[in-house]
Amino acid sequence: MLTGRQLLILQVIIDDFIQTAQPVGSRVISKKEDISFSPATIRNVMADLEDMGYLEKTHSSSGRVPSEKGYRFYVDNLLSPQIAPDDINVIKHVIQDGIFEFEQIVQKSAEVLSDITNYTSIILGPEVFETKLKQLQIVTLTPQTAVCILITNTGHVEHRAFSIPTEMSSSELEKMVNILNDRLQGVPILRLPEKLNTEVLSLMRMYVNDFEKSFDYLKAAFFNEHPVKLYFGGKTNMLMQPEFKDIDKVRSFYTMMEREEEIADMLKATTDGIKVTIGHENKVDAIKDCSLITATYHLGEEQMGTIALLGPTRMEYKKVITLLNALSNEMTEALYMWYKNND
Amino acid sequence: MLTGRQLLILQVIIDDFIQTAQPVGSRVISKKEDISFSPATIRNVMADLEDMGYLEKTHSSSGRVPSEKGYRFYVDNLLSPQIAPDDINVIKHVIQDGIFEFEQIVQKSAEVLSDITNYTSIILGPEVFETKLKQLQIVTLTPQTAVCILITNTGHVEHRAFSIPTEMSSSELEKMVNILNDRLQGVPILRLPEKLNTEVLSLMRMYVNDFEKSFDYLKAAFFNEHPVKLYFGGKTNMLMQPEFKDIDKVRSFYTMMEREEEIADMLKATTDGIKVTIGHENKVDAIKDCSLITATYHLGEEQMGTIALLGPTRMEYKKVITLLNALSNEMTEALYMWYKNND
DNA sequence: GTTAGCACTCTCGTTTAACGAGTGCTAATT
DNA sequence: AATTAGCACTCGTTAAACGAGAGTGCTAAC
Repeated sequence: MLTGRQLLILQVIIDDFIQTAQPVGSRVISKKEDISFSPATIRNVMADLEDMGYLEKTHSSSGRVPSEKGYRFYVDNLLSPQIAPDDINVIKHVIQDGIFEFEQIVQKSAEVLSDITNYTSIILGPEVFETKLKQLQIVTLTPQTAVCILITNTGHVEHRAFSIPTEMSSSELEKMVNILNDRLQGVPILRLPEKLNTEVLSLMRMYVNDFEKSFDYLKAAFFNEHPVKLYFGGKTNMLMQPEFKDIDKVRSFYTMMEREEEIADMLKATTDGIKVTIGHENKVDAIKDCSLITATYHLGEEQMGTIALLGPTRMEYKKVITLLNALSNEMTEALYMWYKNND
Repeated sequence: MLTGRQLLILQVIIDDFIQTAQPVGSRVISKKEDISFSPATIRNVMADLEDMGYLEKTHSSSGRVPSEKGYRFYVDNLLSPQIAPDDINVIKHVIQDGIFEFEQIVQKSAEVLSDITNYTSIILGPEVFETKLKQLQIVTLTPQTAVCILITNTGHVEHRAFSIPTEMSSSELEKMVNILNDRLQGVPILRLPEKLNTEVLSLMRMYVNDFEKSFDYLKAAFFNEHPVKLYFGGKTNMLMQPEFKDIDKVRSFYTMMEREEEIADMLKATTDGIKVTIGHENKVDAIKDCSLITATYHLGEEQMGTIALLGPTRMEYKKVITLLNALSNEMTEALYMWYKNND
């Protein structure tokens, strides 16, 4: 257990380091407003904190730097949740300002988030799977090719072109679309393949001649790959951080940022609420000296997606957590508004 | 005018430097297979080439490095166009391998191009304006909101959600869509706004009650912003180039890469055929030590888009030019196939 | 318990020296 | 007359040496 003085000094050190990125020495601390001890006293305290593992030295006679354990303690115990500042109004404004598509909201949110914080933001888009099919349309481009369009109740549109088997007439095609719409409207996207195989398959076999080949095309076109959508903001912000001054780190960081599946998996694994993952707590090597802060957004009880901020371990945790909290709420609300309208 | 020997040595120097990224000295050259002069002779020639501005020294007693003028001469006169290697088969394969959407072809091309070359590729998507409207659909999500979907003859799909004026009934909406489709099918996207204002406006006023407000919505939804699409490949490849070892260059480079309009303008300005822009020939500051190689792809006589490769001035011009040539042809052909089918 | 004082440690920037790669010039060679 | 060998010279790179500065840990005094 830490004494009050230890807590105070730990907090001051971390706050200072977060701002300056420089090891902080006893002299600097003694000059702070709310500190009334001499440098020597502070040195003693710092030595204790180091023994306990909350602080580190970069070399034997340098100032102290927070260890990961220190950061962990800091976010767990030393963060007085503060009422968020103007930034939250900015967020509100962006989210509600005459945007009609959820995708746009998400993209804008990612941008705003990175602009405000100067870190890199990643948002895991709302799971398409959870949304329901509103309508399915096939538009023929030529006798051989057509584009299939799938509209969800959220206003999301997916499309894929495919080629029509030569044996199939256009009336046949139309019949097929009708059956599909009749049977599949309102079905969650996630269930589509299953539903397609059970109910619809037999029906089609009955009414549509030679449907099988085009059916395959359709299935291949839509259900093979359903990549989760990631929205990024401020990808270059990391370059501005002093901890990324050497090129090798930059390389490995950006190489990682291109492995979207990996990132998506990481974000999917997040549980409810705000979660802070510091340094080596991260499983991914390339961000072992970064912190990842995630929050989720919801529809009702159900978790729909994840918002994340990625920065150096020396992050402005207080600001960022408040902000993420706010954004999470705003997005949840925006999502709710959507679904209220679009059942 | 350069003598044969000067030509030979200039070529060898540039070739070597392109490979090693190190200033090349007289000794190294004398060791090359097709060189039969002593280092001293070569030094004399190099001094001449330097006087003429084709070579530079990084400092007074270093080996020589090609100047921009040197590179310019190299690409203009020293590049024996060579038959392309296996890479071209890779390209062919990627482009023709069961892809049905032109966008996909473009995206894949960008990726392949950067993978093969280890540079950054940028492709300016086919101008949406040139394509024609195939069909227009409006799907209502709720009584208040709908999503408008626009399908072009190329299989390209655009969509935008908008809100329905409360006064408008669904039958009214349907009537509107019918009129729009009736009048606008086959019209080039570029002409839509104009056509909308002339022919369709009066017609709508006649048949649809209270159409004006939703008309505004529609127009706003579709025709405000029509950003040109850029496709990137290998954005991180630049980090691997030794000339990008200092972080400031990296910063300014990636900051530039985010200004998509600027890049688009740059690529739009390209004329027909392959064009090489070396170093300071580039207007954009952040790539004053890069070379940009562009090629165009076509539909019939008409230029549709631009393929570009961005790398350090020390680029493998020969390989890259051959490759870009091939890709340009492949894309033109693919585009032609598209349009042949999708008039 | 706190603090002043001091010796000690380590980094950082500067200086110095040695080394090596490469040049330019001159004189000898072909 | 062209080519080349030889040599002095230049400059970047690396390593070692050094002083200054920041900060610590410890001891002794308050």
